[in-house]
Amino acid sequence: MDSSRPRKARHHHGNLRVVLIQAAYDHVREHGVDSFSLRDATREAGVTSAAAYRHFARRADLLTEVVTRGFRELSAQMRDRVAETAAQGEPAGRGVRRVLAAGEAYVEFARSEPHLFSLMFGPHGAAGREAAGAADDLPSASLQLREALSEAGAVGEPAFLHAWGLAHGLAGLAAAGIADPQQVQEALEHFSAGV
Amino acid sequence: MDSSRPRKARHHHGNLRVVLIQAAYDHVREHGVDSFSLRDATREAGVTSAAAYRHFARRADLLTEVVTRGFRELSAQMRDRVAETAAQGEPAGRGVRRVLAAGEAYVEFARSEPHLFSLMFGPHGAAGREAAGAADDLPSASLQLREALSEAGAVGEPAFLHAWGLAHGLAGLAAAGIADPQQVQEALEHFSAGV
DNA sequence: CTGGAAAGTATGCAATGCATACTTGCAAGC
DNA sequence: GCTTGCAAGTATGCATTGCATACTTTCCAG
Repeated sequence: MDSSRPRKARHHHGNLRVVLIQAAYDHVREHGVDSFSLRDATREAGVTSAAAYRHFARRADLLTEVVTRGFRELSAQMRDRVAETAAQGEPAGRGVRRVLAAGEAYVEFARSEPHLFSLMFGPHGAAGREAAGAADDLPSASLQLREALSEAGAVGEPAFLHAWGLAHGLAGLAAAGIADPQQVQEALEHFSAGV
Repeated sequence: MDSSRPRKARHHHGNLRVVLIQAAYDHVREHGVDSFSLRDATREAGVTSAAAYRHFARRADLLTEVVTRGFRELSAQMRDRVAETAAQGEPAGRGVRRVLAAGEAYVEFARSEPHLFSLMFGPHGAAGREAAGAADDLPSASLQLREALSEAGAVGEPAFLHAWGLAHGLAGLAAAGIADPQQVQEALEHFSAGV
């Protein structure tokens, strides 16, 4: 009887690495980095805290993975949002609308995931950004903006950084609760009117 | 002899509150918040760790004070920088130059104090921003921008938030090491050319 | 079948934030 | 000039955390 032993705690979890990343990602999204603890995460996964160190040398390395995932998510959301508006509208203003769409997606990501956003661009995020850069996730995010801008006819680094800086800044102010969505939207439109 | 007893550890420090704030401020500037510990700070001040709790209910409350100080410093630097360029140049472009000056000061602050900057606008900083707002420090910082903009002829919330968002975003990108000073400067000029 | 590496466990250490109970000394009132 | 009350310290302890080291179990390759 009981040929399969589902209740018997297996010594080999077999999936711990991805489970821990998922747990960290979820916790950061909901409560921020600071309160995330390896011990809690491993406890919830049903293993000892030391088991985590078979997969990550330090706590920070696990968080690096979270940051990378965050960038993947951000670029995906920008891509989707830009794609939505790519086919709409008259050809004339199409580029501007794409710029606006990319900026809106960027800001909206920051507002809906303030903890994740501040981890991604905070001091902790440095290693994660490098990893995301190597994996084409961060470039992919900024590429959405760059392509939209060039379609709108605005080319060159200054114009690009102007747009990125604005999106990033409004995102930060929105995530911090300093600016409200309405104001941010108006500021974005004020910008894209000049593109 | 030895009527004054400078070597005898006085039970009443008498100055602990400001000493702790200073220590926290310095540590954050140099090494960031995460590695700041109350125990270290009190040890360095020559008192027991529990003594800190006579002045701050929680560690976070001490950090709130640091954030407030940060905003005071930021607004002072912006004010100075704007004042420098206020009298120069021809009347025609004076307003634009002030906008540029305010933006530059903002970005430069973030670059020279990345840890402090990210504390000020990070999740930790929320309480500190409220305190700074109540003490007129945060409003004073944003006021520099607002006045410069109105002198340049750009009025209205969208224009203001456009400028603030851009300054804030470039500051964040610069502090994170994503954009370099040269690029940031060009982006700022690209913006002020359109004001 | 078997041996060795991969993935876990057990245990311990130093540091931290914070709580509680006791002590010291400055300053205000008589 | 006492004394006495209260603010500002001390002493001590607890739970939690990240991380280290040494041992054990399971899987899988030969």
